[in-house]
Amino acid sequence: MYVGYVLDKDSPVYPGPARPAGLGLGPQAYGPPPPPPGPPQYPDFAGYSHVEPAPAPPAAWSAPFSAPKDDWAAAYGPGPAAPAASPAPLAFGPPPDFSPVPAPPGPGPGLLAQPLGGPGAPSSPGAQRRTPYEWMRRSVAAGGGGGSGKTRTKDKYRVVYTDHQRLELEKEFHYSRYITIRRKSELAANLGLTERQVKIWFQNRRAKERKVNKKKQQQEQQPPPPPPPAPEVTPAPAGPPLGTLCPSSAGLLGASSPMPVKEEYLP
DNA sequence: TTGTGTTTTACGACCTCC
DNA sequence: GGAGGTCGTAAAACACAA
Repeated sequence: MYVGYVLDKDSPVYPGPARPAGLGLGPQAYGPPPPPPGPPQYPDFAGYSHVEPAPAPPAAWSAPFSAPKDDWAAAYGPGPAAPAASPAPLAFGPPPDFSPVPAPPGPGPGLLAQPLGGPGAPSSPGAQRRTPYEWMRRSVAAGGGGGSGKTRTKDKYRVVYTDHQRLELEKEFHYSRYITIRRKSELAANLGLTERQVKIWFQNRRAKERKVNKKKQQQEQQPPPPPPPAPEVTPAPAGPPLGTLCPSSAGLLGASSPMPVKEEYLP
């Protein structure tokens, strides 16, 4: 496994104050941001080019984190956490106002500045669907939200994470695809999830990314558009310009993915 | 309203590393 | 042996067309 052992273990996975020791999420996300000198603050929420694979840390990282195993009891019981729809008490505070729309490019925490489907807020007020940040619109109800889930054997198969939980997870993911043990603990505690849930979320998230990348690559490798035979061209009918129909045009490639993918993740 | 396709959680199998 | 990785898959949640 190329886990890379991104064990923070004080290793600069998050160089500099980008990750305040206290629970990085706070300042990082909403607080008056000491703009992380290192990684940009999600310039476009899609590119994590700044994320460098953490150098393999020293092998010896014994176990400062005798990370308690996920006690499902805590998670699925009336655990202490499970803030569900009201993450207010979280250390990093609820985003009282973060928005599903990306902030104008630029540094600063303005990325999300509006309640995403706050408790009870309709996930999508009939507005446009499938925004690039769709993952932030869902959940809402989440049946009590994260943390209070059930297993397959229980009455509920799965829970839907709250917008806030997803947001934080996404942010963490965009910092690094591989979460450290410490961050996992922090995140789990802050979001009212179990470490296991966080771990699985990251696994699924990576899988999703691979899937998307694969798709993208397939599209790019698709056989070039049919040769322009058209010995006799009929007058172009009124309609969308050809360019818009040709996904393989330079435009598409140029715009390529807003998510630069490290070659290690490319097939 | 319903049927269908996609996305999101969650798990198990298997593998690698320490 | 345990932890965490990928891969494949199940099933709920969701979006959307008919």
